[in-house]
Amino acid sequence: MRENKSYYAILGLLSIGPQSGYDLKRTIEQSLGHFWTESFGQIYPVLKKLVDEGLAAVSSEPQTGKRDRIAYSITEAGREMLHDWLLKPITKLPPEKNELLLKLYFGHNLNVEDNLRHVEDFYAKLLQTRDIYTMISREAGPSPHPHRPDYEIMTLQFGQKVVEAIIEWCEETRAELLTYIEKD
Amino acid sequence: MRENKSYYAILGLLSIGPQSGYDLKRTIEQSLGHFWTESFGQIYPVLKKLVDEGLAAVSSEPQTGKRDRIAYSITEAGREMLHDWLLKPITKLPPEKNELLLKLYFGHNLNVEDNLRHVEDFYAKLLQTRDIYTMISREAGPSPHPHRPDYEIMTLQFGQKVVEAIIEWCEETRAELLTYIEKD
DNA sequence: GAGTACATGTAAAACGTTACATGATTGC
DNA sequence: GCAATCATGTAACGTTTTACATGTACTC
Repeated sequence: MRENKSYYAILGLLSIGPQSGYDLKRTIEQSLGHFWTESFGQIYPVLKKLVDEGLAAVSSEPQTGKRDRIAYSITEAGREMLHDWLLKPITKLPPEKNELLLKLYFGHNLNVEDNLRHVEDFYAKLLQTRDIYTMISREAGPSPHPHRPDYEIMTLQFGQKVVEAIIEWCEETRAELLTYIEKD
Repeated sequence: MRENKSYYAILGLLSIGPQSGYDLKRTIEQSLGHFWTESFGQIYPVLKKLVDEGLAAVSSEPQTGKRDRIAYSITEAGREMLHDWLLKPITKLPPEKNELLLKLYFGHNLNVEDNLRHVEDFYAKLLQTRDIYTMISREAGPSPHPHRPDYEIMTLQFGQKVVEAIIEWCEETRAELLTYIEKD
């Protein structure tokens, strides 16, 4: 069983429907974006290997007047490998490298105002992220399969929960830092 | 200005006090652990380069009967570089690759029970993490500098907020998945 | 016709983990 | 004496990003 999870991310998307490499990049940004990324430098080599190993198949539909539309689709063997991986327990918690916390931890090297600025910048980005989540959840209509769990919404709710928590942390930390800033 | 943040993580720790490479590894695990990691394969080469560039200095204090104690300490040039980086705005939000969400997103390929199991496994790990945080925050005495912000506590609180949020998400997601499991 | 977005791909560099090698010291 | 831990370091491997190269199609 392959270790590199890029294979499963791509197989998983192909399990929903055929796509080109270019499509995959955008799909990943739009639907897995808040918990996964892949670059072209990964996508294309992975697609090639998937085809070599019979886990995906490539088909080019002729278009009228346009360049052929290339689409990769998952094979039965691909579905099987995806299924096996999905069943396997999760190996490790995410590495969680957080640049803000790294800077803040060493905050004693700066004055309070500069640390506060970092927190506020971060806060502003989080508010944007929250808005994006809100828009996505509004756009998402009712579940296409009402009798099945809506897994996509669940991953979105994860992002929303975490963002709300960090927003709260920013607000509390900001208030705490403000008490250390000299009033004139 | 160097891009690789390992340099700043190590410089930052050296700004608190001199340490050996081995010490650094443990310090990182213990104090930056919930938002940062470094392996020996990074620490030792970075230390070497820091010394080459005059950003850190190495000193070996002779020990009675023991092997010399090697300690790296930050230089003035090192402090300056650390300071410059600390002032710089944070470039990007963490990449956040989350294996659980990746699996869950493709949950339609599994039955509900198997997805539930993943959530429950994750939940169990989170409860452990929460306990660890609780212990750390109990062990941490009052701030050594009551007139300065306690940045260490702030990073810990970040971790606690996030863990609480994800615990809640697990509980809600679990409940939701249970409604889709056939009762016999 | 010029510029932008579409589309595919490769190469190099950077980043990061793991495994290994080596040897000293401590505790049983 | 043996095992565990301390301590340092390197090499190999795998992952990931970035930059580049190439060409097509659409839109102003």
